[in-house]
Amino acid sequence: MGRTSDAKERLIEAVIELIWTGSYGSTSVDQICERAGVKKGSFYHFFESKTELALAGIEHGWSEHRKKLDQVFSPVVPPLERIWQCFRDFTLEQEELREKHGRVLGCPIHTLGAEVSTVDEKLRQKLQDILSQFVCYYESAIRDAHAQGFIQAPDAPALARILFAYGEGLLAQARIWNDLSHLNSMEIGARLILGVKS
Amino acid sequence: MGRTSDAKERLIEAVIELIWTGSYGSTSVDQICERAGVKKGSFYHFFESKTELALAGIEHGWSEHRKKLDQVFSPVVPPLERIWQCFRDFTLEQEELREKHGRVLGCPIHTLGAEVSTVDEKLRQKLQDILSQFVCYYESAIRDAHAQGFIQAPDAPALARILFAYGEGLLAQARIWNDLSHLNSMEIGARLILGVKS
DNA sequence: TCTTTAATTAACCAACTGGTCAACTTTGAC
DNA sequence: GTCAAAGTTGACCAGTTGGTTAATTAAAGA
Repeated sequence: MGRTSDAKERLIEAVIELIWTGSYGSTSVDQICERAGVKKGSFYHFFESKTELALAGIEHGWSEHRKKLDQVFSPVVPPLERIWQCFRDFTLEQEELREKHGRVLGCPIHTLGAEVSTVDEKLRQKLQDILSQFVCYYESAIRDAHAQGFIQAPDAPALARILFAYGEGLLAQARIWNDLSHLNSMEIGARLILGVKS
Repeated sequence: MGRTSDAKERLIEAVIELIWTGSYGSTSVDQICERAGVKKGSFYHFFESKTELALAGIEHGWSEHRKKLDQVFSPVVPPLERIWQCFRDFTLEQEELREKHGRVLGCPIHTLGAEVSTVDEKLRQKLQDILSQFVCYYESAIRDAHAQGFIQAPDAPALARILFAYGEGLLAQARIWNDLSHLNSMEIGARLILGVKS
């Protein structure tokens, strides 16, 4: 009952894009509204604050991305293959984004996390939570690879964090250098970390 | 000739601290001035803009840090030992910062780079330049370690970038989680990347 | 001592910040 | 057709943003 609208969805899409292509601090409510084609009054009809919209945007983006990850990290796929495919997908996505925005953007969660973690505790908490979930994918793949004798990794959680740090580090490098070629060594480095022969 | 002052230095110190403990976007000129005990008019007497002050602050911080790095990466020191010592110093510095500010802060250059590289090209360029210089330290240590038979690393620049991505990734992780224990695996991961037995 | 040069200051600016509000319009359900 | 719930709108707010200016003050060098 009552009027319907997709303004909420438009705001969520707009905030993700603006933060990703810029930063949290450089993204204003007015900008978000303009991009979404929504008046500010409507913004505050749907969201309590800028932080709250960012939270919703992050959550939405992650729940979309999880679908892909669940496929890539399907237990049916050989464990190391899951990781290589994940990296290929990262690279592919970054190429598409670069095509679209004329710039290398990197990982939105990690970039945003580094920016706001000292500034907005609520956002920090959410981003840490999502990144922790992401590490789980690595972790189970590593555990499976160990169990199936592909690698020697008795401490899967620790190795997963190392792999995660490396991957996010490379994505940040690509963003800062604005150069996709930095992602070429993704698998090479991961093989070193996991102790797999190239 | 003319009046003298250390206001410029105070501004430079203030901007580094504020960006490090917060972010570029969350740091205002008024805030910087207050912290430095300098009126805004004086700010713009010494610096053309907020960007220009940030540039000066970054440059100053880096030239200070380089002194330590030059000692740690002295060719006299065994090559792998340079890297382990560098990591120990990172951890030590982060512990001190945490003591002082009640929070894990991570690497200011990398954090700032991720934030502003899509927003301020001049800053991005500078940060990329500094980070490139930093990679040189890893690179020469790796080259030496290879030459002296400690590791097998025919492509030193590539391996240096991988090691760098990992290190910065871990520091970012520590900042986002606000947890220094993430740095414990620094050397472990680096040994895997470099192919050195633990 | 006097001049030149550099630093300080407070008042000021327009644009923008995140956020509010009351009046108004549209809609689905009965 | 009515009516209440939900969405829209534009005007409005106080505070802050990065930045400017002209007058003032201090000091180093001659």
